[in-house]
Amino acid sequence: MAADTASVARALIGARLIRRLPGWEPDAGVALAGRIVETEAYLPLVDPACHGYRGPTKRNESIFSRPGFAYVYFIYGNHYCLNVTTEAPGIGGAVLIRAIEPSAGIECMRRRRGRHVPTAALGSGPGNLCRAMGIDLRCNGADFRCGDLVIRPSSGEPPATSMGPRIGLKVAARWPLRYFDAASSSVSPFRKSLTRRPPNADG
DNA sequence: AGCAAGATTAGC
DNA sequence: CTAATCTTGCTA
Repeated sequence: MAADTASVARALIGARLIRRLPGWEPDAGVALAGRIVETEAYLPLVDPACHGYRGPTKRNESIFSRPGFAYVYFIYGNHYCLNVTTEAPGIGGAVLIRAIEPSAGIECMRRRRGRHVPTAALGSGPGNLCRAMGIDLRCNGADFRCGDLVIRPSSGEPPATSMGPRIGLKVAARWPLRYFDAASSSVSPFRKSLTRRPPNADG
């Protein structure tokens, strides 16, 4: 997981995100999982859209920790967003997980998100996937290699990955640092437009 | 102490 | 396209 941030964002497509619901949650102990199908890179030092760009604060502290840990923040009064840290201690950089395709614990996710939400939509969007998996500030700083929030690198063939501009930013939005699996129905159609292949992508 | 902005989402 | 919703961080 220690590699440059854009590479990590790309490599995370197809990886498995596994969440073991902790004791205080409904359905405690149940394992939820999904395949990561959309990510965004937030680069160290040079990226004005990265939360680390203006230096450490109480809120963004964990983005400066070290590679492979969770940086979770609360936004717009309603939503949590989950990031994977990517850079050496003291350097702020991370990958935002924007969408997963649910693969286990689907009924638990539906209970959290809403009775009539289609499976493909359960983990579509950074706030939605956190809601579906019970991820909040208590996950901030968690180690992705062990514990209740784990990422398992994809085994087997890497999926076809596309790239495009980032979403929802006022600065540096056009940097092509969003990666996604265009074949996944958990990535909404408008996010699939304006895409190119990543420089080293195969089919 | 006040204020503006924000890596979003659901609903018209 | 717009409102909702509230925490954080900056400015005075």
